[in-house]
Amino acid sequence: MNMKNELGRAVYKALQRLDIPMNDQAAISKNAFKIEYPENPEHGDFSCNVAMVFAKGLKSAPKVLAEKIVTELEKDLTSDLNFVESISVAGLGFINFKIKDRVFAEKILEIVHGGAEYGWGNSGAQKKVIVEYTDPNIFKVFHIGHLMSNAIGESLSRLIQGSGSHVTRLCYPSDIGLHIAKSIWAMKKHADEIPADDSSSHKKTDFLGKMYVEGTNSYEPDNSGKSAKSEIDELNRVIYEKNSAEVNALYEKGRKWSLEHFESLYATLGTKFDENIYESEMAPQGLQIVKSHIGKVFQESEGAVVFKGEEHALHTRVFISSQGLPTYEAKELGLNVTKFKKYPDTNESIIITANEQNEYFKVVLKSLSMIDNNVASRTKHIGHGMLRFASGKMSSRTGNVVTAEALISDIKNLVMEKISDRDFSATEKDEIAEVVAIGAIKYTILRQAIGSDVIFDSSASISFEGDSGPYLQYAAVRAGAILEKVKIGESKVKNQTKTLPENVSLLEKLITRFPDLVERARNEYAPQRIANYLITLAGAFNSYYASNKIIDDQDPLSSYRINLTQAFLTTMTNGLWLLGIKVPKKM
RNA sequence: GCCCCCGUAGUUCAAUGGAUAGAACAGUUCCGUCCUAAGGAAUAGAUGUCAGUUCGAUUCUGGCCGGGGGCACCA
Repeated sequence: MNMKNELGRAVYKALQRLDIPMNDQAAISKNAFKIEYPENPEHGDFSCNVAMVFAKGLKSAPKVLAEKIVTELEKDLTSDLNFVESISVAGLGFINFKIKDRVFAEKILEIVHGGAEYGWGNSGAQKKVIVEYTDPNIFKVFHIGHLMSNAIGESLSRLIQGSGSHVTRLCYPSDIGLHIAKSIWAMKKHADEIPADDSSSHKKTDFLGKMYVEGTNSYEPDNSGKSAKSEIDELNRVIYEKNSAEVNALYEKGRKWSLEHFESLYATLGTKFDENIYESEMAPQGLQIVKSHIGKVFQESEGAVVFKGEEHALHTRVFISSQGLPTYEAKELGLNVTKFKKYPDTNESIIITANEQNEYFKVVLKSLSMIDNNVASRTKHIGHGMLRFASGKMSSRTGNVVTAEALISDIKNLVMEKISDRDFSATEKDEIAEVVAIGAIKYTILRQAIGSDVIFDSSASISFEGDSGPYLQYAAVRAGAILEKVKIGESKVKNQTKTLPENVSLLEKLITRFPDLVERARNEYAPQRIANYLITLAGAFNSYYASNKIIDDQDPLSSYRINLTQAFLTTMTNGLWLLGIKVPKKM
């Protein structure tokens, strides 16, 4: 039973019985009135604004109308609304519902009985969704921007799975373009310094990173005005045409190193892509799509093929360069059409990138809508903010870049320090530190709305207290430790007859809201809703823990409290899973 | 110049057109015989500005001020 839906239905029926004219059909169908969770617990467990919405049309005072509706609703207290304790009118005309405490307590037992699947819905059942995210560039470092895209994309994927849909995770690595020519140009210059294939991953990616920076610097004129621009541009063509064995070998080497490095990072971060689609593979198709729509969608201009965005209140972008090469825009078209060819029954295709590409995507998707509206109308771009430090925007071009690896290792060291005096083995410490570090980083990214920048404080450290990932993990570990104790110790307490409490706390109420929240977070593409909820939930549990002894042979309520602890742990574990955060065994 | 996004406690972030705008950090206090103190309890502190729409605006509209991003062959 979903209490929120039941209440909505009851209010709707009451309106009908009262013969309240609902002539504004549009408003009704769009849920003109809402059943909400009031922020202030004194306002009950649910509230409804229906009287305020309809008062004006009926030329009645909201409070008077509210009283009428309440009188009508009270007739249901012994039938449909038998889970409701009382209904009252408050404030300007809100109708507040107080639910019987016993109902919450019983729900907790139901949740425990239901097992580990608590929270997953089926509103998205039968739907197939593609999520594309992370999109790193081979030969370039995997930086914290990619980490951000990964954290957000993974969490959205899980939210969509949590609503019952099938998700395909796609990654679109860039494996072609000027950035690679720059790197290979420098590699040729430093041929004798190239690490062996069996060197450490760190050594190889470090080398590639340096080559990219050197190539980029050499591309720009130095003090005397000289640059390697023409050499690198020529090399770019050679790479594209694949007609030099030497260059091909360097390309394949760097590509392999990069992709191996990415795979190991995905494993650490907890992402498993179903497929990589490479940018180079999209070039022929992109080119073909654009060429076949010249005159209709695109037009030639200054030797290039462009889309005139101004006609659609956007800006103009080049899709085929004057050299006849497809730009990123053309390849993007190829990619999105390819997605629907490979996964034909897709209902929704989501692309996660940094928000500096927001305008770019508007142009590309507009042109796509004129080519294949079936694809375009199901494709959605979501732009995320940048990860910023006090020093400003990071750049992989100048080498002033924070790699994902470096950030993870820095945070991991902080955790190591914190647990140095704990009685864990070295292996355990390492595992814990990694899980906690990833949790801290992901939480920092996911706690706020997706579009805006995430600011790391100047000391580049992450707090492990309060509003943080480790705070959530700690609450879960604590609950787990208690349940472990019950299992190890005598099961006397567990087997006692089930006595339910007279009054329930905020903890029970929050736990029962979880499925509703998952659905909402999914519909709004808003992982921060989950993050926010979990902080409140953890606080409620910690508070409960501080004022109640859970395992107590003498207390008949102990059995209930253990069940409550289990329900909390399931909810917290599943909530953290939605954020892509694991719960360590100890910490 | 044109287009897009954003201005909320000292700081970093929340808030479904709704009731007394929530947290956390930093500040000031308190809690250690008791299941993990990475914890709990208390306290103080905010909607850039001027209009408009609305029964009701942090939320919607417009102006101003301030910040960020984008705008032709990079990805």
